[in-house]
Amino acid sequence: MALHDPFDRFVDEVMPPNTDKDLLSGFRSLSRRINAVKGSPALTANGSDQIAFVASGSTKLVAHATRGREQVVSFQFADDLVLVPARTAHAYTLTALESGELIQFNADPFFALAGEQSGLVIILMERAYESLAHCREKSVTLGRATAQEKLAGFLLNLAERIGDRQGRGTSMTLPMSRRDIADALGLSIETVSRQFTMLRDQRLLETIGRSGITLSDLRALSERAGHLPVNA
Amino acid sequence: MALHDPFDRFVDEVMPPNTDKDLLSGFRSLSRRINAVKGSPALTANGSDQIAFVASGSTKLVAHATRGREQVVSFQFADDLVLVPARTAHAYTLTALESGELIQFNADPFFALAGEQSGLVIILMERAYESLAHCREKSVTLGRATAQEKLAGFLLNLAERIGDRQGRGTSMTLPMSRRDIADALGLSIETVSRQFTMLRDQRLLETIGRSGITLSDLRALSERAGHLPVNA
DNA sequence: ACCAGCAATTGATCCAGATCAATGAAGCTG
DNA sequence: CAGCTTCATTGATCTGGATCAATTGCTGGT
Repeated sequence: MALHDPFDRFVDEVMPPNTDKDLLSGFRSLSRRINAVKGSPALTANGSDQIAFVASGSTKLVAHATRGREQVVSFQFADDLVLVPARTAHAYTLTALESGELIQFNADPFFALAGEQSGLVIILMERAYESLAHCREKSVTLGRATAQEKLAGFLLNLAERIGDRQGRGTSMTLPMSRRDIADALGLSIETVSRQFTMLRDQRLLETIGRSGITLSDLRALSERAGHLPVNA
Repeated sequence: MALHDPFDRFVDEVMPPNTDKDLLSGFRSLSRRINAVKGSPALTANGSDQIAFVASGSTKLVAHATRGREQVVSFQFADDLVLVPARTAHAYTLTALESGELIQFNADPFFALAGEQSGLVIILMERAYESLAHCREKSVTLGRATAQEKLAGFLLNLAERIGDRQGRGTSMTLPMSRRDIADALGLSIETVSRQFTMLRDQRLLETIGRSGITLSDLRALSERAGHLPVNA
């Protein structure tokens, strides 16, 4: 069940059940609550890395390089934890796709405090490795794939996170625009749109309005994505 | 200074200085030593995630999808720690670029044991976030850039890790082939080669034989990479 | 020091996806 | 619920990088 207070939700979702009260209040005082408004930047790391917990809504982590085009590095949904890196070769911004509430921490004091409870550090480490695994899969997709493979892979990935399984398909409501998808896959909007059309023509998915989508045959779509068969 | 025994090197490089003797011997008994031979696969995760520490030599983490082409996810050099994920949408293999020695662990018991020392978990978490940061930068490069930007970004990245600074340039010995670079950047060998030639013609780098390279002007190369200027 | 074999470069052609351009739907707003 | 704005789709053309095809040049082995 969803808790109303975003910080409580953070505690419930991230912290191990037996966490010390004092530690919790330490985290509470480190935290800052952010009301993220759809479409506008919610958080940019100036100087030091930031941690954000998505209590509700959804966000995109965007990297800015020179020139206009942006690269969407990853999407986050409710209960996701994301590290917004301070400026390196690129500058990163966290932007809300759907309005919601975030809990923000400065990374350094956050990790310092987390160090006091080994169970918590392990959880954070596991989350980090999960993000790393996601990012690697994304690299593979970006580097190797054709437009169709990219889109198919993207949709499958998304379906795992926010889809409702029904039979051998899945349906979901895309919270991001075609532009966001294009920026995430390193494609143009037009190519994304054309690939949607092609997959629709091949009966692999149906679209309802702009954001409703049903993946009709996950198995077949997985083949399109160039993924290895489930039992190799 | 380099320690001779690879496990000692692992301890020296990864473990916090005050680590308990018993814990160390626990890790020693979990560990397996691998003699990695140049060009051949040193490690594939069958069933469960694996951790590898590169005591000497260098490696590439490769993802295999359907069809011939491979995607190099990341390169590792001495003292790097890498998680080789068990099969997900893609299968991963760790392959030696230069012969050397690795220390391998099963990830689950490794993390379980690491949990006994909070200092160690923090170190592992930091390493994970570092890898994540690397991977994200790579995603940005793969997604957004032209061939020239990709190669320039790749070389700069590599220079930070294995280059010898000299004046405003850096020189290094590339341990990987043009094919490896191509597979890492999602380009063909020919395009990589052409970009080398172009950057050479523009006096941004010099090559010595197949693997020697000097980046003559890091600042200018950084512009080519489409990176944000150092002081924005 | 020479040669065999692979790696890298260079050139010619082709094509997937970008870009440019116009039209058609959704979703808001008053 | 009409009109406006933004987003998505579709079409036409262009181009960067892939692919095909020779050379050329390292480098390791004998």
